[in-house]
Amino acid sequence: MRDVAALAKVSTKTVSRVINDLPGAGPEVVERVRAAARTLGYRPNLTASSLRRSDRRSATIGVLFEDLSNPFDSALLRAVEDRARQGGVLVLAGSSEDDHSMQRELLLSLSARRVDGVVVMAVGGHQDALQQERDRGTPMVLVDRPPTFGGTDCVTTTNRDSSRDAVLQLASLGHRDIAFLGDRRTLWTSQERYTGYLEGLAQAGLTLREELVRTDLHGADLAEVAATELLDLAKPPTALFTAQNLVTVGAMRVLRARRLQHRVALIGFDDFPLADMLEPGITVVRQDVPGIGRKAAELIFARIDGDTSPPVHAVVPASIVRRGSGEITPSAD
Amino acid sequence: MRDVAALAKVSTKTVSRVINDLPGAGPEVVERVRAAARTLGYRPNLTASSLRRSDRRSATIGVLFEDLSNPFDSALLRAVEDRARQGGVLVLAGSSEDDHSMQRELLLSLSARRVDGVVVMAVGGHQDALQQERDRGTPMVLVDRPPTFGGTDCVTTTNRDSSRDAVLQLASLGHRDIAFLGDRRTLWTSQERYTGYLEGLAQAGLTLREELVRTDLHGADLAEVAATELLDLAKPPTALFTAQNLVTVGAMRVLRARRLQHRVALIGFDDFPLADMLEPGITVVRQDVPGIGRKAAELIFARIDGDTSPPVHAVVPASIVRRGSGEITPSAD
DNA sequence: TCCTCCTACGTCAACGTTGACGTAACCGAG
DNA sequence: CTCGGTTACGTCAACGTTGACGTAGGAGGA
Repeated sequence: MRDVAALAKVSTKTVSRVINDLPGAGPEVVERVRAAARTLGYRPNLTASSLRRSDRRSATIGVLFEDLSNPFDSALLRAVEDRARQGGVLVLAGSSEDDHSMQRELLLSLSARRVDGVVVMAVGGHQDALQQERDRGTPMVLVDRPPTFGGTDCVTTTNRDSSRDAVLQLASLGHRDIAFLGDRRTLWTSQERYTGYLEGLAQAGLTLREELVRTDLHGADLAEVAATELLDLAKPPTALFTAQNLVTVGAMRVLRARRLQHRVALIGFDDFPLADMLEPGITVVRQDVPGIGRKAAELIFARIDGDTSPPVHAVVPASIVRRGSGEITPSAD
Repeated sequence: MRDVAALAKVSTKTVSRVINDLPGAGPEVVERVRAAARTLGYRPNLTASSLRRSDRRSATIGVLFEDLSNPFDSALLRAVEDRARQGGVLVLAGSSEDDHSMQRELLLSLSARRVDGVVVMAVGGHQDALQQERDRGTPMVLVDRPPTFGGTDCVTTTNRDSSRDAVLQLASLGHRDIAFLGDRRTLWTSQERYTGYLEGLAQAGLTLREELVRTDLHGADLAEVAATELLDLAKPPTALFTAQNLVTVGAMRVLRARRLQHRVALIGFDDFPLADMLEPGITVVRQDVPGIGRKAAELIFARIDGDTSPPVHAVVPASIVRRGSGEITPSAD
């Protein structure tokens, strides 16, 4: 900047004025400064600028999800990024791997870089680190899972209601033995979906068979094992409700291996690519991922812009997409 | 920091020493400062620090891909992020949408934040903005597509050779009418894969039927149209080589709609989730995405650490994954 | 003519941090 | 007891930028 000022024969302050399109610079001077900046390849230093400016904005937000390579997470990231770009804001992204210390470290890293706000998919269990950061005044929005502390916005989907609807659909087809396969019980979404499952059973007048409930299935491999065990029961389930992405995939593999994919009904929570191309197509509860991302972005930017209205818990509705696997009736045998 | 110093009754310099674990602070003072920092909720300001420090590092790199919600891009991002985290480096991520002005703007944004380096999936066509940034001294690694200018590292896969091998495999099964369906011709990868297709035909002694070559299919919808037209030809192809992810999906849809999925052979470039669960399983050329990401990260961090050896073009081998659709022999009729 | 107001600049200090350097106290060796 | 060296601090300025304020010159009105 000093070099630009010297070359244009003005003060650095005037260069600043030109770069930021502030008034108080004559047209001739503006041109001289612009030319000098071009020839020197000058790039303003936003970090120095935000250090000095009164608003202290870094024009950067943090996004802290579980696994950026997961389709759900990356779709969410993309939605947030699109909204951010409209305001000239960039996104610092990190994967917490559902690990508390990782989440904590990443949060500190973001804090050290003075991000204007963070969008977090909270790790299950306690949220001490999140609350601490929130209490320091960092605008924060939780996605997918609500905060266990107050004063923070959050965006989730209709986990419980949609799970209940899925179970009710299966029950209405005549299924009486509906299994539940869920992810880690520490995750709020898992709990909600399980509660929805229970509500569905109750509303349909079905009794819970505890041996048909399998939880803590983190990843497709564990889900495969659980599905195998369920189908090996003396009285196996005639329908499966799989409460997460990868769990659905694991269950599908087992059904296909046993050629049961047309005999055992399956509804999964979370859509995934190509679910419609399988034989049969997989019926799923589809979350409105871009909708969730947009809402989260909208909330975080409102808070950054000083919105002090009471915290919001936005719920973005999910819907059942019928593709075949969830419309299978119980086998005669 | 001043507040911490005041509370601990030391100078800010001593606080700095304690925070950075530098020698020159007595154990008692260290404890006082740590306690003061804790009670005040002090967080170091990395931007101010990097402004003043001699090395000028922001401990942040930029990642500029085409679409972060694309599985290929997000897997790559994840691999880079994992490597970055090991060095305490965070990732600023952006989607260029294959648009020159977007890429340019994001690049300027990254530059303004003084990232230590950038990993870029270059937009097709000219690379003026990239070269300009590179010439300013920003360490840069291109992934998936090589630079059109010199002096820059890059990581790609065996686009040409693997495409040739795919075509040779189809030819060896007796296919003589093998169609090519490709993405935008401005993309280097498309060109390479097309060249591999031509090499494969030539090596197998097959003549090129130009009406079987369809390019500029950006997205599954365009691919569907093209596949439909190909199958409507008087002498339709008995095998398809689809040179990109979404193109493969589009072609698959058409084959299934016409119940030809067991009669027309299909090999796709790029793997995708659940390709093994379809009927038949889809034979693909699988890139080693984590390998590419790791290599790109390794290169960028080496450059950031001052490696001045000649630029490298790393080629990470892809391999054919046989799942059924690429092993179909030509129909009798 | 003189005073006021506005425009187009410049000067200075400060944002939070650290490199360079200074200094006082203490330690061990000769 | 002195002297060189080490340890444990402190002081000062600077990184690149901008808010606050100062000033010179010209335009315009009484």
